Amino acid sequence: MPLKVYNTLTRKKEDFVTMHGRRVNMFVCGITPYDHVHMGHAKTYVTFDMVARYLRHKGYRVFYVQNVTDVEDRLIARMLDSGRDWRDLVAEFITEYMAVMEALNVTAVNHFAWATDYIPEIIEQIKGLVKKGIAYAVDGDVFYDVTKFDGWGKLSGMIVEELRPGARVEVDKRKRSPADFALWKSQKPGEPAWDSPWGKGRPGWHIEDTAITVSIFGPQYDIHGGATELMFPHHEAEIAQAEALTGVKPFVRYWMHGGMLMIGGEEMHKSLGNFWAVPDALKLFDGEVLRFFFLNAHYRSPIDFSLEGMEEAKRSYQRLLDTYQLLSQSAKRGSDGPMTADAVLDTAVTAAKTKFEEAMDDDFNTREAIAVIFALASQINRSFEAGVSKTAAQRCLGQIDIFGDVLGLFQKVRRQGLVPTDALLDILVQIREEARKRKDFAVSDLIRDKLKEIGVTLEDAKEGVRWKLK
RNA sequence: GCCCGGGUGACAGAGCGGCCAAUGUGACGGACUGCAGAUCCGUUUCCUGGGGGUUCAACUCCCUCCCCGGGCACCA
Repeated sequence: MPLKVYNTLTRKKEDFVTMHGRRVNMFVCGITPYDHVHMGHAKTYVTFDMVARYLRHKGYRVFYVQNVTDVEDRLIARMLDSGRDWRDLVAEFITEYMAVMEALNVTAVNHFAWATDYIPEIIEQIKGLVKKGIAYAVDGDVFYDVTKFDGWGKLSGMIVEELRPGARVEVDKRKRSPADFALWKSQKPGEPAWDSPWGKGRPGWHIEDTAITVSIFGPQYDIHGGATELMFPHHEAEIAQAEALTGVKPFVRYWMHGGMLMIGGEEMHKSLGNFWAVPDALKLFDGEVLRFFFLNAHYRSPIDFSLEGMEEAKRSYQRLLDTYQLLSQSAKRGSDGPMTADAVLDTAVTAAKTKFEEAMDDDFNTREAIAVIFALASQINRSFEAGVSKTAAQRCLGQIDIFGDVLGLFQKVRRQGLVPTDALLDILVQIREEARKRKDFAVSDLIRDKLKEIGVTLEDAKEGVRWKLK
């Protein structure tokens, strides 16, 4: 069954057909590290991490590139009002970003491309656009003339004449049309800058992405991801830059956009006072719970974030974790012989595998995929009441682990294996002491002997019991 | 104003031209149980924004209206 991907460009679910066989080039707009990582970032990057994981599961070799916008207006603004060097800000927030991504099991990115590492490529692209008469320079700035590109608006459906110039941002008077956007911005006092044919300055926001992807992937690639609010103007500008420059259309074959993260039914904004930084959320909830929360809705739907919603996600996910533990413990030390419910469980596992893939093939329907896992979990619990053998448990666990790897869930329980050794040994020592007090030496010796078998020696010293690991 | 997206049970949230409208949470009852927890079974009156149309059949397709969210040129 073919994978179907919803393509914003065509507003349809399309069969996923790559450019180069099993190779997939994928790019996702990364962050501008000028402030804390917020929940919207988390949702977006969990989404595309899942996309890359599933593609790899399907056998594709995914080259996933994400940019880091390490020079940009908001970053400069932050630098100017904090008095800190922009590079320090970048270092601080990118470190936080990486830590947060790790907590969310976001691991699929192969390469982070930093905007400032691509200044020569950016300048080359701008020069190319100027040479073609598509871009024009005005005292040190370079603008893209939107009227020169007839595909403008094809991604977002925007109609140039209908737009309201300056609805949110003041229009630069030097632009030929309010629709034009900056490719290069001249340096203002105190700002970071690089040499260019137009004088010292820095790149506009949109150009780094095309400089990076054209350099790494060439004039066309498979998937571009991002959140919906980037669709216009950012992604529209990318198309305009790349297609005008290279002539290859479409620049990106599949445009994927994730729904917004809302808070109380509104977009999250510092100014609305509903801003949630991920590190703060991680103090209240495990990263995997957060990840589960995001994947528990379709990636294109907006999600309303709330503490109640998170509490529910936590309880819900816990149900799966409980079943996971039941299963993994039985897989280690369950009964050997065939058991009553083995066949039923095997059938359920096979059915779940099929349904899971059908759900994921349908434009990465993680909500449906998770429902499949819940159904399997119920079956697992029912089967265990009837009796399941060790090997059937192992087969089932194997499948659950595959689901977990695709969705980036169950990673912690899986790694966990055993409870913390020290604490466990302390408890055994305590129980043995209780037994010795009762002069129940059969039990106390049993504990000591069994521990010795697994390499733990107990010594009754004057000051108390000592344990040693061999 | 224009361009997108959406309105489904107490709540969250899928799906599909007909087959029980998933799944989870919550609530209630029962089973199991030394306690606790988990689990299982059942219930939570047939819930698809309004109106029209197409069709043997619409929550699903079309039109229209209402409501909500996003974008409109420097937001993941």
